[in-house]
Amino acid sequence: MTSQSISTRPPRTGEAIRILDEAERQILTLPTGKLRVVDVAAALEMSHANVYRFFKNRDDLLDGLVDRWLKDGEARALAAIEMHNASGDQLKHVLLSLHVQTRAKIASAPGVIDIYLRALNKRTQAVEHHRTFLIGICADILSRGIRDGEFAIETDQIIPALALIESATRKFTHPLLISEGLPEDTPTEAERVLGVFIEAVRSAPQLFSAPERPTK
Amino acid sequence: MTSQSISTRPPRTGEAIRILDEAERQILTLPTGKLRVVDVAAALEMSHANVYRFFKNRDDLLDGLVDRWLKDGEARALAAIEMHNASGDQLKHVLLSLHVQTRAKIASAPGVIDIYLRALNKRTQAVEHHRTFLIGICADILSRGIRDGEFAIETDQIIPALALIESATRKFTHPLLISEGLPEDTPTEAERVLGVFIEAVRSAPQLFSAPERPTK
DNA sequence: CGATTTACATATTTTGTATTTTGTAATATG
DNA sequence: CATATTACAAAATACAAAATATGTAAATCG
Repeated sequence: MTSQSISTRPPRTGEAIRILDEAERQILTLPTGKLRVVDVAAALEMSHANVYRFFKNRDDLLDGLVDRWLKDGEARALAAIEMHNASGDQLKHVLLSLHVQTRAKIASAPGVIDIYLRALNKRTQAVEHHRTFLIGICADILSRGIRDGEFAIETDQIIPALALIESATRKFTHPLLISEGLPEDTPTEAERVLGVFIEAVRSAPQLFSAPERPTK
Repeated sequence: MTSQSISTRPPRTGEAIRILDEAERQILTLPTGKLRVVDVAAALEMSHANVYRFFKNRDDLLDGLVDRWLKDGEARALAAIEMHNASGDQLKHVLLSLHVQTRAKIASAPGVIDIYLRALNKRTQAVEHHRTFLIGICADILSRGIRDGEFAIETDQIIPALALIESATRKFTHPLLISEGLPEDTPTEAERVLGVFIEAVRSAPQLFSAPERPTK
């Protein structure tokens, strides 16, 4: 008997993946994010009702797409870390890689942004997970950078520093602003903005207010 | 000084101002930005055709509103400069003041954001002027800060530095992100982000790549 | 018996049409 | 003659009916 461990999220079966694949294929050709379950089912030569065995409803299917995109982005971002040694470079390239990827995804079809935005302002679990993942990774990098003496901030400044970086890079993470920024060279801009913050983390720790520090 | 206002439009007559006032009054009560020219005219007890003597069309009227909001913001931003002596503080508070004002305006009624966004992605002349004005003011402040020895950057780094600050503060200038940020304490965030950049301008000039610097 | 489809009630989208609004030009007012 | 209004075509919007899609439960298949 195969182990059918039901975790918080049941792993996608092969059939669910086929559905996601077809849904994604259709999104790429559609002029907007209005995917129809019937069309996906028809393309796979199954009844549309069958789709509902794998996805609770259409929103769930769309969320599944976003989830894949985010997960894929996370994997590539992690790969970007490997390519650098200094913690500052790692931090820079994790965030830069995510920007470049999301940008490419959004540029690939007009419907993509609709689906991203839907997930975003519905505060999807997938989106929350992604944010948590990212903050975790960046916190780890900062942590290591502090241990190695590359960064001058204190451990209790990690959270405030990340909050600042998150705010300052919103132009490069928010789908709508990414979309608006397609005509510009936003990857280069992003790299420069990140450069400033990483330099600050390296040598200007006083800029990141730590909560309630007693005078030493 | 470097910055000057290029007047594109003859100044509004008293009648045009009354129309703008009434339009603004209605926007504040409407659930959306769908202002009707007939309603504005009716409230002022004039025929709707009369409105067209002062505004080319409805869009022109809406652009007139945005223009007033932006101009008002500029005046207050300039006032914010007076309250500070150090160039760094001036730079910070010009931008911070604009964020706080726009935020308040957007928070005042749901229809406001529609009108802002319309002007934004129509690339209105008013919006262009506002951006030019802002960059001019900030460039002046940077210029003075350099002369006074408060800032360590070179004159040819003013433009790149402003570009970085513009990117990093997009969260606090884009109407849609301001709207999304209403539940957060974005003014405090904005102040922190600006703090990092101003500190960099003060003491880390190498972060702002000047165009084509010959190797020393 | 599990996997899939058909059947069906509800919800959403589309379509065609009536109504309203916009923008302009001719007309009136003072 | 400057200012405003009425009259009107074109564009936009609102609305009702028809068509289609969604989501679920009963029926069918292998």
